[in-house]
Amino acid sequence: MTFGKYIREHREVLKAEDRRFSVRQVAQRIGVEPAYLSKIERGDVAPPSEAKIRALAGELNEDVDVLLAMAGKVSSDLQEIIRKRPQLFADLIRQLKSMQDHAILRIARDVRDGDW
Amino acid sequence: MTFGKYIREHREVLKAEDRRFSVRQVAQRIGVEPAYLSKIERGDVAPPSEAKIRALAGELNEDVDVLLAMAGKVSSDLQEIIRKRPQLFADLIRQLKSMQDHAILRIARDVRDGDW
DNA sequence: TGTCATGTGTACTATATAGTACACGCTATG
DNA sequence: CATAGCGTGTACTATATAGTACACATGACA
Repeated sequence: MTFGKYIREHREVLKAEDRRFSVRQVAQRIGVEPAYLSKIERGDVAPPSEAKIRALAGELNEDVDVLLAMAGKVSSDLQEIIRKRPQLFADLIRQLKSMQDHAILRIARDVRDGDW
Repeated sequence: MTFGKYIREHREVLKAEDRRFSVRQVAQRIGVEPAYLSKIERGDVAPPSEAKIRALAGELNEDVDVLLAMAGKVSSDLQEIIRKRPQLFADLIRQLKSMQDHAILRIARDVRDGDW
């Protein structure tokens, strides 16, 4: 699934219930030209900037990190966290590459619960 | 410490022992114009692309992730790992943001040793 | 003392990124 | 049945990124 198709599908679902989710109105709310959003949804141009993707995620009630990933990007706040301690995070992330989801989830949970 | 100054300092150390570490010769080995490397080291232009930074890291025997971080970048292989499972990694990394180094190191070690 | 390598200033350049502006034809509806 | 809103085609544009090309003055050294 491409970024554009995903956005179009999810916007269309909302539009069926509420006509404020037309290309034109969503475009206006996220601060771009309607023609540009149309082209994005059809894959005619590359996905927009992180800022516009964030606005779109808010508008369509989607997960920002997932949308950014589909756009081939990684959230700038995550990049900043990594850049502050590059060796530590680089090592850990490469270790986790081959781990299954549940193991990663468990680590996140243990960290959150203060089991460290 | 900026990217450029760091490179210059470390290259100068090597140059003191081995004149093959002049701006011109290093530039040639990493595949850029000498004037460009000179400008990079003096901060006259932005740091180079990830590919050139990797070549420079190899040449100067420096950690790629550290150099990329100083250049304001995150290794593309790490970005790809995150993009494949954005929610999982985004959550975990944000959890780890406030953790001390030793805790993150310990997680990496436990994962490596298969304690999961 | 000549020449060779060195570092750097100046001027360009190609490509990618991130959009805008406007006009057009369609269609739904009040 | 007019008109308001809709999606989209075409043509531009500004800024950033990632460098190249060449000339010049300097300093080492054989």
